[in-house]
Amino acid sequence: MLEIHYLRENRDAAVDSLNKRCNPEYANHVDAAIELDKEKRSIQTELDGLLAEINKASKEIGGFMKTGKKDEAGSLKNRVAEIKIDSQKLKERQADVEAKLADTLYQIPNTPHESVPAGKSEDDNEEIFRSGDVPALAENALPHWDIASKYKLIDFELGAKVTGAGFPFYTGRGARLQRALINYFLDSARDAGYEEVIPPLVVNEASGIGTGQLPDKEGQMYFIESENLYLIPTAEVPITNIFRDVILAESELPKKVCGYTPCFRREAGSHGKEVRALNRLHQFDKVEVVQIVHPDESYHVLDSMVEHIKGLLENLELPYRILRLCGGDLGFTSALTYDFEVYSAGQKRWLEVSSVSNFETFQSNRLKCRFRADEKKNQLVHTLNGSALALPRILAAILENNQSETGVAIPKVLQPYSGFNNIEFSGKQLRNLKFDLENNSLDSQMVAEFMQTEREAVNKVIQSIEQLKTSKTVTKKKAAIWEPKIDSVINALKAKE
RNA sequence: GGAGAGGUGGCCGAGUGGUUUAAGGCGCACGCUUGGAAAGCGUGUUUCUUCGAAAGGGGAACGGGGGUUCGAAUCCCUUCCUCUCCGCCA
Repeated sequence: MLEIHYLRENRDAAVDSLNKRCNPEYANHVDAAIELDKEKRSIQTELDGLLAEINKASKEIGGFMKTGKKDEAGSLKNRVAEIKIDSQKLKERQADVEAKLADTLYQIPNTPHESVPAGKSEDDNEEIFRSGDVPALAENALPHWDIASKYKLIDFELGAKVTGAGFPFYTGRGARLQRALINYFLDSARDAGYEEVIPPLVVNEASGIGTGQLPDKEGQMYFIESENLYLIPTAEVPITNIFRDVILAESELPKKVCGYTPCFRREAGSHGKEVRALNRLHQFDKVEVVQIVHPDESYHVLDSMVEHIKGLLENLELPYRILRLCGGDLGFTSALTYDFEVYSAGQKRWLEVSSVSNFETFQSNRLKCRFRADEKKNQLVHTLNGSALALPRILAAILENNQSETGVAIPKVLQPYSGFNNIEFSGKQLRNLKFDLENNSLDSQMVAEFMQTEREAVNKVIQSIEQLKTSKTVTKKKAAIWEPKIDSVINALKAKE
């Protein structure tokens, strides 16, 4: 919520800035708010005068009662009763005007920063940085959902059975890779000076209002009716609300907090190819970073958050670009947002993996988060946050960009966390394959994978065997048992062909 | 889920209708004192809002909301939260 005194004193600048969002309604709301504020203050001045009279008279009555002057007290009571009628009327008008003012202010989004380009849609966003080369993949490169199914990393059908569409199971190495990403992101955030928290995954209404999800955007969140609580759409909500109704000492700034949480989003009405598989989910994992800072510092801090996220993506060796969102695409609460997109080579498209924003005082005004400035009035802090990072699309890009004949290469920086360097057909999958062959119930898709060409199939299996032999997690004894079985798979495959 | 006790300035804590302009203590800040410190003494120490150039006035807030009253921290209703005991339970 914008501060009314800011609008009062900077009406034209605010309107100019809001116009970059390409919605003429906002200017009208600003003028309406200024009018309502004027009315509200004049009512208050009048009301305060009446209340002062009542207070004064009540004290006099108290004095009369003590000294037993009942008549004087009685006539004064009558006078107070008259004033009270007027003051009641004013109170009602005041409540009415205040509600209208609040309503109007809730409808005005944040004023875009001077660097934000005017624009209507994402087409007007400004690319400000690009890094990394798009990998040259083979003709038959797969999208991530096929890779995930090939190596049994994610089970979308199982999630749909147990819960519903958009709630996948991550399985085996898929689950371990998720955990690796979470740990890598959290360690990086800690290195950057953030304090780690594990927040609640449900929040109350006041918290939803504090960060701006409520009152307008409740359609985004899952709501637990019996408890009156909302599932968080992002860790931003519980983490930023730590500072709701808090007055910090200036020396406590900046506050830097990070947290990993699952995020829950209803995404009502979005279906189709664009949002298939990992591209959009109802539940996904994210590490979020939040900063509460001195107003003079917030844009430097925004830059430092951008650098932090650039570092993550560079270490993951993913091609990415940074967009400065135009007015029309900018979130309601944000003054300046940079979106990070990675290139996902299997789908040949850019996927948003992070959004870093400076909210200036828009959130802190609702949160009532202030700091004690020396010799001055308490001032609202600036709040910022960013995804560092959202996992599903990162996983999609890793799977798609790093795929090859022999599997999916895990980025070096993740290997200490994942415990494996490459995702390929596992010994278990090969054993299952043998079992299926013997029972003549071989999965046809799997055969197709193996049998694309004889050479490819044999090479793939031989490489897998070599990998198994050298793999730290497989003992020699186990390898000795598997080897003849795998040989029989190769033979069976050849025979089948 | 059942029974009970509570929610008061940064903290502890007094306060059952009218000098509450929220006692007292702790903490903190400044001053006096001191060679320096401690102790002692003194002064100050919530937030929001409104009028005002300022000095300085006014109004509101004792978990939240509503009510009774000329007047509410205090009485009534409602709601949220905390604690204790019992039950259940990872």
